[in-house]
Amino acid sequence: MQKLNRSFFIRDVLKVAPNLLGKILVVKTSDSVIRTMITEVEAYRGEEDLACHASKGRTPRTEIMYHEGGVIYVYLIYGMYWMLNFVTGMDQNPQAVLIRGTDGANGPGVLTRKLKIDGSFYGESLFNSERIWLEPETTDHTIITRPRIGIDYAGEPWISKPWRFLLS
DNA sequence: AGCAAGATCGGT
DNA sequence: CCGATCTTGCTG
Repeated sequence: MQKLNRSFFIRDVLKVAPNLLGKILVVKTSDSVIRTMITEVEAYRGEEDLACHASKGRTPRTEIMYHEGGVIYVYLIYGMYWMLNFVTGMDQNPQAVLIRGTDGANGPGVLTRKLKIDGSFYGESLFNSERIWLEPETTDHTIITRPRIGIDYAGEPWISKPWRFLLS
């Protein structure tokens, strides 16, 4: 099966995020290969988006978001959950898609635990990696949008943007 | 150097 | 609703 390539990721995050729904996420661990379908994502778009970590500018943590699309941004939240993000868009244009749900794993912290995703994936390429990549979907589906979760601190208008995408 | 908050989750 | 658990970025 072919992997999604560079051109898929260098588009604007609001294009990439919904297009990720239905795609197959493949993760190889030392003793298994897990294949799961992406069912829910959220878009974080640029320094102006106050819900986006890049709204604080370049920091050691957000540095990877300024990279061209196609690399992984992971970070630890509440001291125990790894959040998996795919960087999108052009170089120096910080954007990322948070993977919130996959087939059989609801919640961003739940799915990373199941897929054994941790800090070692920070900066890894999605189209040039031996242990994690994406494959095209095989079925049609319908997409619905909702506001993003857990970003009350961002205030309006960001809190109301319908930038969470999920399969209906 | 110290501190408050956090793109969460599971149990009560 | 509440605690777990620790990194991060900001303040001083």
